This record gives sequence, structure tokens and C-alpha cells, in this order.
Amino acid sequence: MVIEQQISGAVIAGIKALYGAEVTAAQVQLQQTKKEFTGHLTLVVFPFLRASKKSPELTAQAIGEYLLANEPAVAAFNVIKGFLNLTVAPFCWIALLNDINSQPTYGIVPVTEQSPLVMIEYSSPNTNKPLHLGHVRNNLLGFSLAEIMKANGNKVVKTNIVNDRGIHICKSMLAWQKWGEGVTPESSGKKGDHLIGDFYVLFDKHYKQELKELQAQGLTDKEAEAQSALMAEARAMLLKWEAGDKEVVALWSMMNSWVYAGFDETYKMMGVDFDKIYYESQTYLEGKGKVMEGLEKGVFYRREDGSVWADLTGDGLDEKLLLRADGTSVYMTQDIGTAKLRYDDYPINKMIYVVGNEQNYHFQVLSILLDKLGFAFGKGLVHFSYGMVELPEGKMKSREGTVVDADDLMAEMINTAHEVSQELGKLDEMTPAEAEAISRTVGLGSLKYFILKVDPRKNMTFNPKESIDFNGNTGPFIQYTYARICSVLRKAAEQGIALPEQLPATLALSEKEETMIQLLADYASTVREAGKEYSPAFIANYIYDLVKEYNQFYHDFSILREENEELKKFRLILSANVAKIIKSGMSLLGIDVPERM
RNA sequence: GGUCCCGUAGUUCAACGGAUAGAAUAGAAGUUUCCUAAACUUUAGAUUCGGGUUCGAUUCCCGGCGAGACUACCA
Repeated sequence: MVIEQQISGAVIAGIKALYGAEVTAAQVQLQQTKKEFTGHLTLVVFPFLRASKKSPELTAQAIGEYLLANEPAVAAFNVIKGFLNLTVAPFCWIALLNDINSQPTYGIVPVTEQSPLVMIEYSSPNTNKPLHLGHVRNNLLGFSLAEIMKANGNKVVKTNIVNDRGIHICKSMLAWQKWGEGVTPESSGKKGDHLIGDFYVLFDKHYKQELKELQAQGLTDKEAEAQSALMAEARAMLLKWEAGDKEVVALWSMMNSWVYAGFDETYKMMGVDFDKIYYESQTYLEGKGKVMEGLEKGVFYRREDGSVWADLTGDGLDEKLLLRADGTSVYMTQDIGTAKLRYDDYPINKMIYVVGNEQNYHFQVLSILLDKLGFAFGKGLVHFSYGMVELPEGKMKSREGTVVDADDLMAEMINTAHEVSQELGKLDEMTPAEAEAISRTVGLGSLKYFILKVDPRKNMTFNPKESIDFNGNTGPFIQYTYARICSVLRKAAEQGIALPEQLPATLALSEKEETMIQLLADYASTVREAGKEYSPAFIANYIYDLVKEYNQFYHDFSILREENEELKKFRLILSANVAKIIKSGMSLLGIDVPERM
């Protein structure tokens, strides 16, 4: 914030004047003063002891006196051990609030023609099963990250690479042909992605059964797998698909279209979207050319069996297969191909992959390979690696049926929100449509905030049995505060109170009010930080702090009953700006805030 | 075996190397003549262990213990 920079500059000048030493801005540690102490900002003086050659207390005292005499923004100071607590002059706070109030998009850096272009890949589902809790974290993080990058002045292209080909898809197709021919999403009343997922499970069930029977005949596990007729059929189908067999491709297209319709519904409910979707079926042959190029340049090498490899032992990694002996691509080859396609399509300055941390190794390798192949962006690619969502009993396992389905989860959250709202009597004066909308906003807000407030890199635990809280550090708590501020502002408008654009600098504020302004101003640096660290959690935790502080403020001061008109207007403007920041910050998380609830 | 992550109140999460490690929940006790009580106030409770670097370590380094991921000619 502005005041901080100003004082920071004064400190640098002060050290020079007092001790003749040059210090960098990085050495000036200005942090918010802890609640137990008097002051707004605290300077840690330990880094300056070498220059001052005095005790921490004396050094702090000297710097404090210098600032008091030379920096008008500093109104008072006190020294505790090596910490110099500074009190900022009241007029600065009013000026700061006036500044924030004059900017409808405070803290947001505008995107211009010259802004760098960031491509963010996220979601990237398989078309053989519906989205689950892990995808929910991916989607929410990806969408929020895109919003945060935009807020930091980047052009953003959101992209999704759909894994729509391969043996797993064939399994669903085969199961449908064998045990469900004629069934459609309409006839079954199921969402397309769920229907296909069911067939995938059905295949697995029959396959397991077959293996069991083969093993009963005395075959080993491996022999049984090799002899499985079902698996052989699936493989045959994949070959037909790759050969462009009309019937197989037609079936594949039809079933995929069901899945996409299902996914679209889920994405819509979740509130996420994409600017450009790539399909693996259209890109999986790309990359081969690049690998051959690398082979010619001598970056890669060919083994006797014809397979192509990259030797990464020089980078501390292993050898990596890029083309099978039969010349077909693997995952890595495809990622090289899609990278090339994307850079052909867009002038990308930075590429961010939102992919779980189980693929850390893959992206480490990809980065090196792209770099070796001469892609300028290779080294700079960002693998936004997020942790797993675990259940109390451990990792989600589809085989054990412990997967939490995304659609079910969202429906349940909305349902719970409805029940809680009803119990609290919040829905009494609403039409069914309004009640529905509020339940949805609150239920989804609760889920989104629950996931986004956690440091993305860390694994997190989700307990489906204990539904997500609506009290405390939660989405609804923030939404509620927002709605309440809206209500106060509505009442003020009804009373005909007109708010001025600028507040007079002479207004005397309490400590609490100054703290609120300080907190508000921090929004800008929080957004910067979140962009730099790729962490929506910073935004979430900041908003919570702001809201918690505001709630106490709200209770301590009766805004509308304040008799001093100037003060009343100040508090209304402060409240309006808190609401503005809440709305802005929550939108960076992809969470709606209702004006009434 | 190798590489990489992680370990903080009962639980879920915080803490650029900075002051007495913060919140929320669950527990105990309170606050509705008052702008929305999904709120507020009080209370009790934690850094896996052992070294090192530092004025100062939850944070950085080394080692032990514990949990997880990766180490596929799957994607």
C-alpha cells in the first residue's frame, strides 16, 4: 500500500542520514503491528544493527526520532526490543479510504493490448467416467487462478484437453454394445457422463469375473489377463478406432457426445468455463514430428527395438520413452504435441498446467524436454501442482466405491444450504425461485470456499459424512456479512443519506476504524501476492480476516444510529468499500455473493 | 532401493527467518427492547523427535521416526 512505500522510503533515507549506510528496500521489513502493541506498522530493526553499531533499542529509538521529524505520515512511535512500532497520522487513513473509494476496481490491474498472455490448462477429464471430488479441486483452482491472473493484468486463455480416446473409452463402448445396446441418457434418465461411467464399471465387473474363472482353471494372474477375451475385444476395438472404422467411430462419437452434455452441465453448475477445448483424438498424433526432429538433432536416441528415448540422466532423472517400438505415441509425446499446437494457435507468454501433484515427475520431464527441443517457453512452464483430496479413511478409490461424485456433492451442498436456511427462517419471505437461487449460491459458495481456502500444494481432508460448516471460516459467513452490509446501505439510501465522494481529512477516527482501512488497503498487495504465488488461498484467507474484523466493527459501532453525520457517512463509506472488496475478492474465487440472504 | 512432498490444539486450516505460534470447529460460560444472532463476548487446548546455522527457527541445513506420491511401452 501507498503509506507503507512512503515510510519504507523514509526509513532508507533515515538509515543513510543517521549511519551513512545504504540499505535495500528488501531489508526494510515493515509489517503490521500485532494487536497487543500500539501502532499500525512495525519496523524490524535487527537488519540495521550492523550499520548503527548500537543496541536494537537505541537503533530503533534513533530511527523513530528521525521518522517523526522527517516523515509527516508518522505521527508517533514506540520501541519494544528490536521492534519499532509506528503510528500513522490520521489524515493518511482518510486519504487512503478516499483513494480506495474512488476506484471501483481497487486492487485490480487492468488488462491492456500489451499485457502478456497466459494460458491455463485445467480440468482435463477422461470421457469414461463422471467428474469427482478431485476434479472439483482442479476445476475450482484452475478457474480461480485464471481470475487471479487476469486481476494481475494478464490476458488469460483457459483451456481444457479432453482425453477422449484410448482403451478405457473402448471398454465403455464394448460394455454398452454387449449389455446395454439401445440405452441412451434419455431412455435411462441418467446424465450422459454417469451412464458411460456405469458401463465402464460394468465392463470391469465382467472382466474381473472372467479373470476369476480363468484363474479357477489354474492360470496365473498374468496368463489370465493375457487370455481374457473381453480385453482382447477392447483392444481390437481400439485398433479399429485408430484405423477409422466407420461403425466404431460413429459409436464413439455418439457416446462421447453424451458425456460432453453431462460435463457441460457439471461445469455450468460449478461455474467454470473454457476459451478453447482441445481433444486428444485430434492431437494425439502431434508430437511425433517433434520427437523425430529431436532424434535428428541428436537430442534423443533410438534403441535396437526401434523405440525412441530421451536420456535425462544428466539432469538427475531417468531415461524416458517417447515413441514405442511400433512407432506409436505415449503420454509425453502427446504433451509435446499439444504444447506445439497451442503455441501455434496463441502467442503464449506463459503456460500453466493445473494438474495434481502425482504428476510432478511428468512435468519436470516435460519442461526439460521442451527446453531441449528448443521451445522458448519450456523452462518457464508452470506446473500448478495441487495436493490430493483425501477422505478420512485415506485416498479415494474407485474400486472400493469411495469416490465422491461431483454432481452428487454439489446437489447435496445445495440441499443442505436449503435446509439450514429454512430452519433459520431466511427463506420465509422469498419466492420458491429466490429460495432456490439463494440455496444454490450458499451451498456452492460453501463448497468452493472450503476447497479454495486451503494451500493448493497441500493434501486436504474432506469428510463427506460431516457436511461442510456454514459457520466460522466459511463461504456463507462471508456471504452473510456481504448481504448484511447491503442491507445497511439500502436502509441508508431509504433514509435519504447521500454519501460524499470524498471525506474531510479532519475526521477523527478510532483505532478500530483505522485498522479497518489498513486491512482494506491490503487487498491490492494480497492480489499481487496471490498472483505471484499462484494461490487462491491467500485471497480466501484475506477476505476472512477482513470479514471477521468487520463483524466486530459492526457490533462495536451502530452505524445508522450514529449522531455525528460525518462519522455516520464515514462508516457507511467504509462499509460500502468492505462490501466492494468482498465482492471483488470472492469473484476471484469464483464465488457469488448475494445481496440478501 | 531412488526421487519428491508432507508432519502445528481432539478435528479442519493459518503463520516473507521476527514480538506471547493465529483462526475456525467441537467443549465450558455468556449476549437479542439495538442497522440481518449464518453474528458477537469470555474460557480451555498444539509446532513428530535429536542436532546445526542465527540476535532470533514452525519456517533454512543434517539425521531419526511417521504418512503419502512418483519410480508403466496407461493417460
